[in-house]
Amino acid sequence: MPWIKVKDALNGQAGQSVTVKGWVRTRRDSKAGLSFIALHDGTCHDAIQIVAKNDLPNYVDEIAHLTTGCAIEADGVLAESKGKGQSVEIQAESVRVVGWVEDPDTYPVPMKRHTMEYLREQAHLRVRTNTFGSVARVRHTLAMGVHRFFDERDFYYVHTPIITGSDCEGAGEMFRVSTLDALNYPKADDGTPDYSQDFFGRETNLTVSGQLNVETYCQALSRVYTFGPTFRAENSNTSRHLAEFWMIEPEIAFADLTDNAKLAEHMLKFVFDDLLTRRGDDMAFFDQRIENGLIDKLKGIIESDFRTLPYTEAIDILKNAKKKFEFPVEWGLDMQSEHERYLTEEHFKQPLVIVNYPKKIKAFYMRLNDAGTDGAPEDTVAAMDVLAPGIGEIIGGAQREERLDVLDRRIDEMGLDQSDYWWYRDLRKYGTTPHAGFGLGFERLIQFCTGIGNIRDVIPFPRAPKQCEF
RNA sequence: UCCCCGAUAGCUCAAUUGGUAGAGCGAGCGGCUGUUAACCGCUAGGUUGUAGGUUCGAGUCCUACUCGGGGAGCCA
Repeated sequence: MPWIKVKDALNGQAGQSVTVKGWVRTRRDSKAGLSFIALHDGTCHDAIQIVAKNDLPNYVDEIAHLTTGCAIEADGVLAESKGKGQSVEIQAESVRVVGWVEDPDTYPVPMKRHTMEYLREQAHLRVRTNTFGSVARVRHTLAMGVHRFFDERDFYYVHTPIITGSDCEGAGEMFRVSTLDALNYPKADDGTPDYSQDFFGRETNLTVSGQLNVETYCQALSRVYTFGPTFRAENSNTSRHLAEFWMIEPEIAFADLTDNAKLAEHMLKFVFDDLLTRRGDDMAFFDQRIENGLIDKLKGIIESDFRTLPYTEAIDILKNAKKKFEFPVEWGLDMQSEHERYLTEEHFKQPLVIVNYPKKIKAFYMRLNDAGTDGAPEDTVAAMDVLAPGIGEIIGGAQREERLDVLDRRIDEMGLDQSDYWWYRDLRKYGTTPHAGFGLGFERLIQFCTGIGNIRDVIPFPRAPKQCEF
């Protein structure tokens, strides 16, 4: 009999002979002489019901003892269900037990309600649950949607390095990469480690961003993006931060901040729509069990235009808000979480693109705006943040400074060393173009699309401070 | 890293002014039923996060630590 996936069995024709393979979700017995086995294999949200009668040779010894988590293969005939709750089921002709659950009493994920915190400690088994199976499928679909979106628009996928020379990436605590003996390392004259004797002959770290590298490819291939792991050694302990996360960073040449914001908007709308189309079963589950109104939220974003709001204007709105804020609102200060939440969750109730931030709170590579842009009292740069209700900053990006003299001035102002950026500066010497890009936190995107509150529950094996099990 | 809260059965929680540990779910066995959040009965299951301290006596009070949650900072 042909082995078919559960998703195909659920859509199959009655009378078809099939084999299915997967894991038992539940077993229910009827003393009328049969058992009902709900079987899932990860190919869709729902399980298929297998009806096993007690005249099967291994019914008493094996089938009647199946528990949640057992791996089985079943042959049988697809039939319209005689019971309610499912349209088709499999009338079993044979059920083979492939793998037992050794001790059902201590099986960590039996068929009962569990907290997300508990399941996080069982990360190797949690994907067997409804919720985490759905998260895994949605994560996959969003990743494929991102690739499809860029591929269809002539973007090239660039694999920027994971290991990087240390001084060229700016902000963010980094994880050191070294083969030196931590207990007995060669020392320089001042007692610090002598990295010239290390593997790469210099100090190296895990990347905190692929942006600087991908800009080089942008200046030859026009439209490029990275999609890879990113590492931050910050001691962040929140529901929105990981030490290892995945980031999508497109970079476009001959483009300005407006083009950049449009790209972000089109990309988000594309992947939302793609997700709703391809994973309706899982999204219905999240809508029902995790965040009521989730699907309408995503549809609303797909159908509406993103709101672009200059930083200067945002500050005015916050200053005039009736709401009392814990932190001060002042032009030139970075917006706090409470301010961003007010704007996106209360005032506008939709995703926002905030643009043109004060120069002094943003990175050196962001393009300096003309004086007085948006009526700002001081210099601004062409930066943008996309804020999503419930998540906060989901995208951060900018038009890049393509003028070498201005870039050098910014490097000096920030106390950085031009020589550390020699190849980045070369891009401005040889055929420079206006260009822009952004970084999208992939896990934050998944959080937004599933309603899952903690970022550690949307990545298979979360890495966070004091957390590197599995 | 800072503020607040928490840790008791496999899981979720209860336990009076400090007085000798309980329930539901899950699991096993039995009963009943084309079942599907099943239902009824019985059974098993505990070094109360770790290390100290106070006390005749600590799940309960004190100190430190570890881990988890909510919020903040950093950001994606």
